[in-house]
Amino acid sequence: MPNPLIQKLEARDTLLPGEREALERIVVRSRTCRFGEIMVREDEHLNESTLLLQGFAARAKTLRNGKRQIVAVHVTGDFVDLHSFVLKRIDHSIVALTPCRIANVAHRDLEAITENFPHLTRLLWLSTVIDGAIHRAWLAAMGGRSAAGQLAHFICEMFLRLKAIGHTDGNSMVLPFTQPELGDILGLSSVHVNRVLQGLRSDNLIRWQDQSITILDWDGLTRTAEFDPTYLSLQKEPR
Amino acid sequence: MPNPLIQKLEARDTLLPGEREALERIVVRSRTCRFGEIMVREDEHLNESTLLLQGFAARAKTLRNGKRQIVAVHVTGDFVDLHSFVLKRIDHSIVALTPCRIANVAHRDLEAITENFPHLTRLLWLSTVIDGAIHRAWLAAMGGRSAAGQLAHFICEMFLRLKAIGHTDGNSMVLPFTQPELGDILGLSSVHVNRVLQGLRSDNLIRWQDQSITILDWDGLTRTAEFDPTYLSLQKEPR
DNA sequence: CGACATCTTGATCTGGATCAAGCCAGGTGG
DNA sequence: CCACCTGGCTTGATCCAGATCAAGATGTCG
Repeated sequence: MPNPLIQKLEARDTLLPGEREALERIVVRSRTCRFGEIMVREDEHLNESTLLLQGFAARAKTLRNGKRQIVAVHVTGDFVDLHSFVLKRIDHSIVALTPCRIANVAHRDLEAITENFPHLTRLLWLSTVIDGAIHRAWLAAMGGRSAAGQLAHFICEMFLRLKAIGHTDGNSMVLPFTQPELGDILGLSSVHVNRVLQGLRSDNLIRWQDQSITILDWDGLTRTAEFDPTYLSLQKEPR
Repeated sequence: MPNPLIQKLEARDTLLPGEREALERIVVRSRTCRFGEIMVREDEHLNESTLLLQGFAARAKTLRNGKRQIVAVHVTGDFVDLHSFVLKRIDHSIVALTPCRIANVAHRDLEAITENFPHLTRLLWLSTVIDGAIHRAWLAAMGGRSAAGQLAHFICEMFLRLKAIGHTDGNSMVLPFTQPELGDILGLSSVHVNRVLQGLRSDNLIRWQDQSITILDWDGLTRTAEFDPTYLSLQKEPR
């Protein structure tokens, strides 16, 4: 089966000879995990990183009052905790939002890449930096936008990210999130998520039934979201 | 004068022979910029990164309604837009919150570091990843905490970051931010920042006069902030 | 079949926004 | 030197987006 990470990096720059093989070499053991399973626990000292081969996962922080804040959502091909390679200790846990297939990559092997493949190193670095850009987009959404704008922004983002890995079907995509989960992502209550969602539906911007979302009016949606896709770096550049 | 970046990296891992010199070699031209000056403009295509030698700077996004959201605050020694090295195009502008002294580092020179100094490359990578950890802490603060908790969290963070570079004096630090600026950082109105600040003062957690903040009760402050400093990675580790 | 979780709707409450005004300090120009 | 202006700080009054509480409807699974 193709390595979705390669596809993701190739979308940002062309891989040099040997880099593809180097990536394939380090992805060895893979395993599945169940919905809700915590793949990586907060504050653990890590010596491997997790590559998401299939499914949806989230990085979550839990507050003392029991509230859970999801700080990142990951899709097929994402290196969920590549940052732990240099961080060693992670500031959040990683939880499966659907059943997932994952591979563990030893930090020792990543270190070898930094020793031997500088260009590939820059591309891996890039993917952690894109995660940062997404964090910033969420910060701007939470700090400055209405709940509707925030939700619309999240939908736009997920659509482009899923499209980039070929997981969209025309204007539709599968987003397997419950409304309470959306609340944890957006920092809203599930009740309010429900009402805001109904607003987007009655404005004929989206259809959302079961877990299938259809975007009926991309322009309208991006307008209410104030969405500018530049931060996702979906362009090839020499890096 | 000492290079504050070296001090910052040394706090996270020990530099190998030659790395310090390599860093000093790439920091050549430096210049000052005025308060409010925009050092780097959003969406520009960049071929150099900005090292903050002195002063405070912010990364800011502006929304259509004119609201400004500050998504990161930087202090002396921070590589304000190191991420532009792999990103090439930046999703926010960078503005001086005080008069600053900055140095521009050519991406060509950074590329040379990734070719010749893998360990140093990992440390530079690390600093962009720590920026990401700070973004996540802010996300959790905005999504899950009250305004008072959020402000307390920001104060705790700034105190430790300034302490790490020797810019604190006992329990005091200079934070040259106006209340409207704090509003832009926290996603609150300046009026509300004022009231929340008064709350922290009347709880005897901090004193804040002019731009000098004294922390009167660190335990109490971290408790209202739910502050856990792990995310700042202020520990030496082999990376 | 019961148990459980999600979605939905309504009623009420509240944290923080907005609007408005007064106060003070520093900076400018006459 | 004063008159003025500007921007930040502070306080009060009002408003509203979103939280919370509560309950019913629907659906799924063992």
